[in-house]
Amino acid sequence: MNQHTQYTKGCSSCKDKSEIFSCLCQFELDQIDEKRIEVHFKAGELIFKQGTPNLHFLCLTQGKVKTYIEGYNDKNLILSIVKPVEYILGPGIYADQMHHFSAMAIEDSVACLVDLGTFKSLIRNNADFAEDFLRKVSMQSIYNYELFISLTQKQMPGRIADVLIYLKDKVYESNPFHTTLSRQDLADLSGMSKESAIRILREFKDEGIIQVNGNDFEILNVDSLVKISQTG
Amino acid sequence: MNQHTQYTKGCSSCKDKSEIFSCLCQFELDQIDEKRIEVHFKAGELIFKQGTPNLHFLCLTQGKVKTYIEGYNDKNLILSIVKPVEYILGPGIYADQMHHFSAMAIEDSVACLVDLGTFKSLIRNNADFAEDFLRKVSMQSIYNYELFISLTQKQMPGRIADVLIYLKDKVYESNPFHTTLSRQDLADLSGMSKESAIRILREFKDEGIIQVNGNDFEILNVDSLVKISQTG
DNA sequence: TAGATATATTGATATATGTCATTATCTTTG
DNA sequence: CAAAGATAATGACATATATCAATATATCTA
Repeated sequence: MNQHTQYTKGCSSCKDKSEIFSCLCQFELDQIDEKRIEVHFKAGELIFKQGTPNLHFLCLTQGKVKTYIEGYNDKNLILSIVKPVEYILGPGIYADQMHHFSAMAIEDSVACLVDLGTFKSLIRNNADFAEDFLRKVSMQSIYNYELFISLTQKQMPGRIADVLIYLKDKVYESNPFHTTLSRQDLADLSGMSKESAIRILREFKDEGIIQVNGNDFEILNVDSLVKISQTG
Repeated sequence: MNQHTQYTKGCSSCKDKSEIFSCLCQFELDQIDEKRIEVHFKAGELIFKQGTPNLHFLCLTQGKVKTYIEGYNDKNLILSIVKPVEYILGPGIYADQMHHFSAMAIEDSVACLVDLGTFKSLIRNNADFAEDFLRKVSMQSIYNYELFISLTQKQMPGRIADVLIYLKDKVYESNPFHTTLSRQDLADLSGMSKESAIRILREFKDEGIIQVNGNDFEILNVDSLVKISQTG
């Protein structure tokens, strides 16, 4: 069986794991199931690229994905790290049908591609689903505002602190955590050069705030990190 | 008559000026009209403040308003300049019912405050309106991505160029344009200190790219400004 | 396993940008 | 109109951050 079109369970099983389908009835889930393609991505593989047509609504069921804006001079800005079960849905869907950021697997991942028409018709016909979606978009928007402040008003230690807290609380949800993100990725999350990111990590390490060993991180002094985040 | 509760025409007249009500029928417009309070703000007056409860959906019918995030150390980041007829609607509505940015009139302005319940029920019951709203939120989101890149990857000349182009094309829609924004506001739009903003403006002036006289701006060489915007 | 390639680390240096102090200009107000 | 207050402009200086170059370490591959 071709691994790129390998079908597993249905959307019902994802419903148990994720809240994003909670307000869909069995009929609606079947609708999605019907037009669904399951795709496997290896770590490092591009899932979709900024500037290309946005034809699917994408749902991540396994692995982790970074979404990032490709800016100038080959510099990227990572917007978020997505984990299962969460959808990856850009603003292009309701605007110009284009991708406005790129998505890349940072671990071996599995995603379901669903026809956009199905998604849009669900939004139109199920007010609960639409409201849930608006809630999700809103949360994302609030997070973006925090990101704005972090990136434009904090200096490097504050930004790295924010990234470490984000990884601990939102991405890996554990304290000693292992990441597959490179140092360049950490820099792209905090809007600085990789050399600067490395330097700040070393400072935190020297001050006993964190423990770093390759890609294994442990935050030893959370309070201190929160303080650094707040004082910029 | 108290100027703070002075009622004029109905929403129908706004419908003619703005696309945001285009998919509402007369009955729905009447629904809004019924729960609508028209408020006048003088230039410089705060319309709502970040951190306070978000209880209304606000529609600007006259004047201009800046929306801005209040960050650390009394530094603000201006998100957008809103002009009539456009609504000002934060993500708090579908999240925590809080304002996540502040809004201040930068010209004498008139805004309609509408009950949020009415707005939400329109979203639930009129799929076209919901889709239109999603379109609007999406456009905002796309603009935010551009803002991210401008603020985090461009240096000062590129950021000031972006602001000038934004004011010319999106806010005042004319080339010699007069603004009521202060130099501090221009700095808050481009994420830098007001001294730096002033310096860059002077450089542009010395290079013959713009003409500045107090708050009167004219972009003499648009191509040059676009180039500066793109090269960072 | 060795060589090759990518990634991480460190130091030296250049530069973009913020801060502070001072003066100039505009705006308000009694 | 003059005084006072706000806003704008400029220069000198400090510093955060990027860049470049060199080395170290890890990872892949033949």
